[in-house]
Amino acid sequence: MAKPSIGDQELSLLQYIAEHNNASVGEVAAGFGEPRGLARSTVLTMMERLRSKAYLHRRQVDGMYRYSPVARPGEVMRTAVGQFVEKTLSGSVSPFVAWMSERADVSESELAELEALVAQLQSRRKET
Amino acid sequence: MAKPSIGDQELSLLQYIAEHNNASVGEVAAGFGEPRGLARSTVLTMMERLRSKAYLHRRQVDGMYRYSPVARPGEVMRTAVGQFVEKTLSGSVSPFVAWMSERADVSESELAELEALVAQLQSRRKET
DNA sequence: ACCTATTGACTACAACTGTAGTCACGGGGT
DNA sequence: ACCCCGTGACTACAGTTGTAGTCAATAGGT
Repeated sequence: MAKPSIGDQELSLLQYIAEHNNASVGEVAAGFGEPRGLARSTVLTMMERLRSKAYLHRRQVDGMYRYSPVARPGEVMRTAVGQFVEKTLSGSVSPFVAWMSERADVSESELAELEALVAQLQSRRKET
Repeated sequence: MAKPSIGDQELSLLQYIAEHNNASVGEVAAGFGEPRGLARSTVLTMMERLRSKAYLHRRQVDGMYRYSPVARPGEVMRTAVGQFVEKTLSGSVSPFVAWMSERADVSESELAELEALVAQLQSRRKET
């Protein structure tokens, strides 16, 4: 079953839930919805949509539901990135690189990640 | 005037037109639409939508319209990437890096781009 | 026992996107 | 004079997404 598509806001929400595992609707509404001015029902709707798309799972605890991502954290993000690169960038990573290189603020840790990535790709290349 | 949003397919189309500058609807329908099984009217509709969103410009040549992107090539892509990172990844590039590192095929030129990017970021970091 | 806040389910709706049909017009060929 | 084809404009429509209101049930406080 190929994963159904996911909207931007939905993805943010999913990420939030991944970071706050086993959250209830109330908690998510408070922590995610309120700062963004979203009504509780909006958050609930989105969470249920994510559940119906099999991105979230819920179980009843103490008389109410607690939600958690079906996939490992990070998994969904990677899927989303892949989808984006394929569909939008037609498979090319160049626009991403171009954008990065113009970006003002790249944190130290991000740079470190990139360095590690390049190192990894270089070594992988040698093997093959 | 902040740019209106743009769909994935629209973006692909825009990119195609950027690559085939001053194309007519017929040409785009043949080169972009047909391989994807899109009707001519679909292509036309999308092009006109892009025009109404000010991503495309057209002028009449030889009794018919020829379209070209308003922004420099690559510009739109960068915007799209920025939008994606902001909205979907909540500003973090880590998911992108994670995805890259799992990706099977990274071409030599892509790797070179990444290397150049890292080098650039490193030198920029020193200045500041 | 009663009022109130929390939780869930359901319904609604507008914008945006992907997709296409249809119609009218003008030019060329025959 | 007529028909076909490319071109453009307009209309349509369903699915997705973002957003929210409302209602019923339940739990907790007083």
